[in-house]
Amino acid sequence: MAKKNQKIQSVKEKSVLSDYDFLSKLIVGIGEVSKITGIPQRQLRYWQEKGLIQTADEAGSTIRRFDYLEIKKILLIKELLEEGYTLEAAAKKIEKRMESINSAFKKLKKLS
DNA sequence: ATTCTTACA
DNA sequence: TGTAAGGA
Repeated sequence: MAKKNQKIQSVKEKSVLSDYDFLSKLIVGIGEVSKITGIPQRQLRYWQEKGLIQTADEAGSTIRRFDYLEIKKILLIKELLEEGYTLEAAAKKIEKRMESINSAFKKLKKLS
């Protein structure tokens, strides 16, 4: 019985670790992002041109790739737009939010 | 199969 | 903004 619990515990730990792993390595194309966020590709490209969202620029490729943080940003911007915000206003608000979140996690990262 | 740019409705 | 054309 003790052995069984041990096994369950290790599975739990692994799933937590791979969860983090998954999110930090997740990088998807514009098609997927569009599909999961509901934002048309046309608009995602437009936002990116305006510099409101970033793309993982891999050397020598014109193809846009979005990581976990950008997808999160996109979702946040989408919500604000639905609440009546201007694209610019939404972007500014998100920018500040991301800044404070990132600085908070940098502090935590130093402790590990 | 996917994404990219350009351009016109 | 949506969509179609034409190339990578």
